[in-house]
Formats: sequence, C-alpha cells, structure tokens
Amino acid sequence: MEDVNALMKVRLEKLDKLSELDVNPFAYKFDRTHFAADVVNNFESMQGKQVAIAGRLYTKRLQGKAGFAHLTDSTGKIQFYARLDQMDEKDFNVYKLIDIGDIIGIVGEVFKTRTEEITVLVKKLELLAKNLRPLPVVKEIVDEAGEVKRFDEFADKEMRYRQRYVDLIVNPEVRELFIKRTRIVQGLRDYLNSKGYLEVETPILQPIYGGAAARPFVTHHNALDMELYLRIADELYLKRLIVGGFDGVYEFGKDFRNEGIDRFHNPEFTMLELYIAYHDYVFMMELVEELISTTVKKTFGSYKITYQGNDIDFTPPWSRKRMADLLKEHTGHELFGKSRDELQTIAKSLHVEVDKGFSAGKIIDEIFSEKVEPLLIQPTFVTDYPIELSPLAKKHRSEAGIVERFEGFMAGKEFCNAFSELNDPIDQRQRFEQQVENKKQGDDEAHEMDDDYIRALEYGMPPTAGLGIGIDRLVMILTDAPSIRDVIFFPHMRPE
RNA sequence: GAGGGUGUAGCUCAGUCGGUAGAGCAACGGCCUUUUAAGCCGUGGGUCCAGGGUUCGAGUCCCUGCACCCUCACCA
Repeated sequence: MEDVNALMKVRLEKLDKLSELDVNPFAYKFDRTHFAADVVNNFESMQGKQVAIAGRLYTKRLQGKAGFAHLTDSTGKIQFYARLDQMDEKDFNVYKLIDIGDIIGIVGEVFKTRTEEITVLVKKLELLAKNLRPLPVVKEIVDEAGEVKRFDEFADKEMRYRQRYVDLIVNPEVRELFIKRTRIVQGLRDYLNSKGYLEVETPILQPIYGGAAARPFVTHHNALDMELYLRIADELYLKRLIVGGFDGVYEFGKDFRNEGIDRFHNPEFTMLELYIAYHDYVFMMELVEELISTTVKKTFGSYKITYQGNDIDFTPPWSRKRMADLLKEHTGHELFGKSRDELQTIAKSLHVEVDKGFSAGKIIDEIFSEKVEPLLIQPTFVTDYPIELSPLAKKHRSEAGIVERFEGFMAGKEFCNAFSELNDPIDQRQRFEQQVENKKQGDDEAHEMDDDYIRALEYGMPPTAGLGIGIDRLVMILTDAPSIRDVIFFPHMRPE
C-alpha cells in the first residue's frame, strides 16, 4: 500500500488506539436481529424494543458526551444515538474513534427523537471492520417537495466503474438497478421454467466458434496445445441438444465478441438463447411477446415504462411488420428482389454509405439500420430477412430469397433475434460453404464450416424455433440506463 | 479509427491576463448529552494525469503520451 495519504495514516493510527482499548478492529461475527428497514417501517410494533443492527457508518455527529450517526445496511439507512450515560465508557470511546465507512454493530432500543426520526438508542456498540480508506462523503437533504438532494455525490464515471464497490456503497440507486437486473432475469427464468423448458450449460471454450457474425477472442489450451475460441453464441451447441431429444432448452450465458466498445457494446455480454422443438418463428414471436410483457409487468407492476424520455408500452399484442414493407414505408422503395447494383444506386440516393464488398442482403440491412431501426420505439417484430444475412435460418416456406426470421426492436434498438431453425443438413452445408467463401473474400465475421454440427443435423433435428435475447440491452431499456456500462457490475476498462 | 470534451486535496469543484494553490464537505485538536448538509474556535492536507518544450516564471501557453466521457465510424 504505497499510496497512503494523510487521511489513511490517521486511520491506521486509530488501529493502535483501538488496540489500547482492547478492541479487535476486525471482528469475527455479529448476531444481527433486525435490518434497518424492519425498524424504520414498523415503528409502532418496534418502539421500545431491543434490536441488534449491523452496517456501515454513513454519517456521524459528535456532541461531547453524546452523538447521532446513521448506518446503512442492505435495506436502507437508520439513525442511532449514542450517549455516554447509556453505554459502557469503552463502547463510547469506540464511538468516538469510528469513522465514516466503518462496519459496526449496535444493540439498543428503538425510539423517536424530538424531530420524529426513528432512532436506536445505543446500549452496546461494536466495531466489526475498520475502514482504512476514506469513502466519498455524500451529504443529502430532503427538500420541501420531498426530493432528496445530494451534495458531493460520488459522480466520476470512471471511478464508479473501476471501483464499483464504492459506487454501490454510496449510490443507493445503483444497488437498486442491479437488483432490478436480477429480478428481470429471474422473471424470464421463472417464465421459461413454468413452460417446462430445461436450463442447460454449454461450452464457453470452443474449437470452432459460430452461431453469430462476429470476431472472436482467441485463447490457447496448453495441455492440448491448441487454439480455442471464447464463444460468440451458444446456438450451435443448444441445437445439438435438440437433436439429442430435448424438447426445449435455454441458457443464460456470457458471449464474447472481439469488437469495439461503446454505449451499447461490452466485449462480454449476457445472452439468453432458447430452442424449442416442433415449433416455428410464428410461435416464437408469441412466446417472446408473452415472456417479455409478463416479466415487465411482474417486475415493474405495469406494462408501461419510460426509456430516455420515450414512453414504451409492452401491452400485447406488439406490432409485427415485414422488413420489406417497413423499408417501402420509410424509404419509398421496393428493395427486395432488386439486384445488387440497383440496391447500391438506391442506397446512394438515400445517403446510406455502402461498402464495395456488401452483398445485396447486406445493403438492405444497412438501409434498414439507418432509415428504419431508429424509428422503432414501441416493441415491434420485424420479420422475413434476406437469406444472405441468416445462414442458420430456414428458408421462407412460400417466398424465395428470404428466411423465416424476426428481430424484436424497441427504443430504436434491436433486443432479440429469432428464426425457424434450418434443419436441412444439405442446405446447411451449402450455407456454410457460402460463408467460407465470404470469409475468403475478406468478410472476417463470416461463419466457419462446422462439420460436427452438420453431422448432428444429419441425424435429424425436429423443426425448431430458436431465439436470442440480449439481456444487457433489455435491462438497459427497462431500467432507463443510458449506457450498457450502467447495467454491468464491472464493465470492461483499460488497466489503470 | 476520426472529431470534441474532461483530468487540480479523500469527494464535489473554483482557479481571471502566465506571477509560485483555493472553497465546501471529509480529516485532526478544542467546546458541546435530541442532532440530522449539526454548530462554534483552531490546525493540517496537493506528483495540479504523465513526459517534454516556450518563458525570468507554467495548474494556466505549445508538443507528445495515458485514462475516461460524448458524437461519428466499426460492430447483430
């Protein structure tokens, strides 16, 4: 510890003073009987009762032979009142020595002060863990309107991300947000379990990566002396399980994509993937609608939320639109069925930049991203995508050149992707071959050939509906978080 | 990758025209037994992101680098 500043030095010296009082500054246990909220929310029944509360010292005011202070635990904040004539002199001396940030335990009686604040009159005070590094001191007041005003809030984003533990200590809304994240995931899981789908785990280290278009992280296995990839998707393994006879499997998993970092992208992120046998993408659309809207209702008590100023309504049914129709509506052009050259001309007229290497499907996708996607604020399913973009999706049952695929959008962002899974091994091999060709042409996100996956399909995979939901983005929107970093405890940062 | 912004005490910030560093909170000492952004008196605290340059003199101007933020590009 070389960055010991004057403030830390003082705290280290306090360890000696505590030792003189025969106090162990790092205790072994504390028998807690109540949480702060138990006391604060049930004053009528708690008044005069003895409680034992533990938490972190948040404020401290000393007035000679007495003092008021607040501590916080996982449920909230509570005031306590220490006075010399109510406790051992030793404990009161400990009270004088403790600092904001110390973990302490108190035993005392519940009462209300002159100003009506519910407070614990301390009989015993115990230091449980000494704070040696000063915390940001956040002061707050409640104004006439009942609004909490914070002063000197710990606000530096870089420090908040790097030292999330401090962020969580001093910014209660951060804790609330992450609890919501967990509740959302639980809601999704509960729903899927209620339908009888099986939660499974598949490899993160993969010899061949696939299931999405992305560049992977590469790692090395020493004993086998071989390259391995961190998965970019779970897809191909989960479908192998459908081949194996499961009717419905899902996985909440971390995927890793070796790409840029911004407000909507973190190199590792959480994806829910779900595969259900004997169903198609129409079924999956209904499932997603129910899955998400049920979870939103359960978590927030309403189908309606606000994201960055936009009201979003999850009440089913959601709007469903064919990609071709949306493009026609917002660009005035019929794009499907056009040649690559024609599409390039149209793109130019729409001021959409197109790379020379783009296929017809890719140009359509580009125009869609620019001209349509930002307009999709309310939950919307966009259906029937160009085949070139979807090497794992089944051809449309009645239309050439497109596949049975949909993506879900809200707040102008994609949040899920699903299709009727391609289960024809001959078609799948051809699609992979096309991908390998694309890779040779310089598309470094094209799929690789996966012979074992083809082999699995050759044994026969039932018709299957598949789905992927980007959990971080879903949580962002549901918690009104402007950046993906706000919904990931430890977002990726360069080393300090 | 490009452009813009930020970086000063533990935290939040100010710092004028280039003249040798400030406030509030926190800390330390004193007084104070119902306070709550407690109060009063007093004290200490700085690698001004890093490295170079210009200058008699740089927190301030110039260059390079680093980190973070924003926008764009890339990216299911």
